[in-house]
Amino acid sequence: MYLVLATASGNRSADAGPSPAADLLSLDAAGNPSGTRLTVALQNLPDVVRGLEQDRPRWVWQRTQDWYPALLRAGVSVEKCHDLTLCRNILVYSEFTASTGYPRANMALPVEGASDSRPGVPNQDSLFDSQVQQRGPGLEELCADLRAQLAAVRDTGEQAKLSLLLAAESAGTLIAAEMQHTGVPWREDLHEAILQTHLGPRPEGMRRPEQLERLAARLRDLLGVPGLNPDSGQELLRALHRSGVEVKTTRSWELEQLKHPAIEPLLAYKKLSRLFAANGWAWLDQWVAGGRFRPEYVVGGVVSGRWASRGGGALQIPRQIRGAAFADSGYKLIVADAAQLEPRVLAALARDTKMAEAARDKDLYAGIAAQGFGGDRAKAKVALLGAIYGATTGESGRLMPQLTRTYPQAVGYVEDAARAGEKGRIVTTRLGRSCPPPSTAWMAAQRSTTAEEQRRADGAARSRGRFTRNFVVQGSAADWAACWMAELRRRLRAFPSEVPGGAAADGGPAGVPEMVFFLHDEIMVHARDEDVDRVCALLEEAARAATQLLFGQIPIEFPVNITVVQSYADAK
DNA sequence: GCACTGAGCGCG
DNA sequence: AAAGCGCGCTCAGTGC
Repeated sequence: MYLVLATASGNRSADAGPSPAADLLSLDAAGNPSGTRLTVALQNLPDVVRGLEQDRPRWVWQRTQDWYPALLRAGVSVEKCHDLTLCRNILVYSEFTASTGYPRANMALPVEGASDSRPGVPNQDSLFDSQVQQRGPGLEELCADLRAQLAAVRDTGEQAKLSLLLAAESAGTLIAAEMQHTGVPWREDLHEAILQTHLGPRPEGMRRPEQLERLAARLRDLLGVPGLNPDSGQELLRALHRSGVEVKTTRSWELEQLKHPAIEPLLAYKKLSRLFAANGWAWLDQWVAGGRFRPEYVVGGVVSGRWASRGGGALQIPRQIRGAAFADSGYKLIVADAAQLEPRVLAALARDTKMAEAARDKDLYAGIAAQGFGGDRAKAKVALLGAIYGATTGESGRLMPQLTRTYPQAVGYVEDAARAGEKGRIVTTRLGRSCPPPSTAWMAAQRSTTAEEQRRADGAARSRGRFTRNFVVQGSAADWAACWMAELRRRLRAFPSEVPGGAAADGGPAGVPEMVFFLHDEIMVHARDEDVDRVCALLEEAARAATQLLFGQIPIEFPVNITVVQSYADAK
């Protein structure tokens, strides 16, 4: 059963009435009304939702981000939902729905990307965002959209995959909101200790920290430029050239190749200034509060289906400061990552039995090395990643023929994706997420007449080929990860009932294992010491379930590496 | 003063 | 050794 939740029609104008409200309507599996319309004052909504949740409906709303954060703040969680905006974006582009009327009918509608629609900071003054109260579409509109989406899924030959994708992605939006609500346990004191060790004490005002200032002074001295600002690439490049250091850029890896007294302090400066600017005291002030780091995750923020994040650089937490992510007393951080997810996904997609054999082992690269690279694991890894990314030069490019001989199926799969992309065609992930079509400018350029234009168009075609080549693998890996998370969430929600006294005495969720972080192929759970073993088992169970959902019975393992730690720095 | 781009570097 | 994919963030530099 579906329960559609919309802004009440009475308060969608700019001059919203004094009592903002929401409309509710239940629909049957086909999307037809199966109950009476209900209007609820927003202040009562959490209680109403909690009550209706007993029937285990699938909540349907314009965007999970519109409603769910406030419900979570009010202590209410839901089991499942359908995020209309996210699902519409998938269905509009999916190759599976191309033969239905859905893309054409919905393409023209303003497709609100998950990334452009709302400010990053929720309105804390009221329970729900004022946007929801005043500008949300009405119930009829949402019901019509849901019916159209259900029909589009039904009209394809791939109903099972597509409905799984929509359910998993929608579950992802719930998880994202829940993880933002919970936050990563973050010890400010440990973070500050790391900063102190590397940079010195917190500087006053806008000044550089002690250690950065010392390195800057040394650089000015060594390069003979008294006023040098090492943060300026242009100044730095000029100064290096004057000192006889012939570099094209100031990239660290290029500088590392050279011998000059200034190189070592310069590399040190770059490393430290990065720490200071990106994850220093200002970051701590802005993003960590009450012992939790709460970034915003953007589900569907990447075309391939990966998550993006907004604020705090959640998906780029440098190893340097991971020591500050630290479990509460009596708890552990359970960090699980899917081992070599993308190569395994490729083997499964391509049904490459030879590669599947190599993937029998927990270390896939070692298996590949044994089969075709004389046991050289490093070579095997470079070759396989090169195939997935489309490397043409360097060692990786040179190893391609060797890889192709051993795994014609797998290499053929990504080659086909690349050729399709070069021709301007669409490619699709396992569950039916398709890549965006090329722009009209790209298409026009492919018909260029002059030699110079044609050369550029060929370059653009190869570039798109690398994109589509990678898309099928990265995107299918994202499909797998979405299912993994959704399966884990379902199991974790059942957790308290399995463990006597699992819920806190006050009835709140304290003590229950919580997902607190997700990074493409890695999940972090914060759990009490006594729950660790059970959670580890659930992580592996969920991974097996995800594999079954995507590929059915297949002789390829998707092993999960799990480490149980106090500190994130100790994972891996 | 504000918006934007490119360089550079963090993550997978 | 550091290219081949996908991102976000900060700073310098530029243009209005």
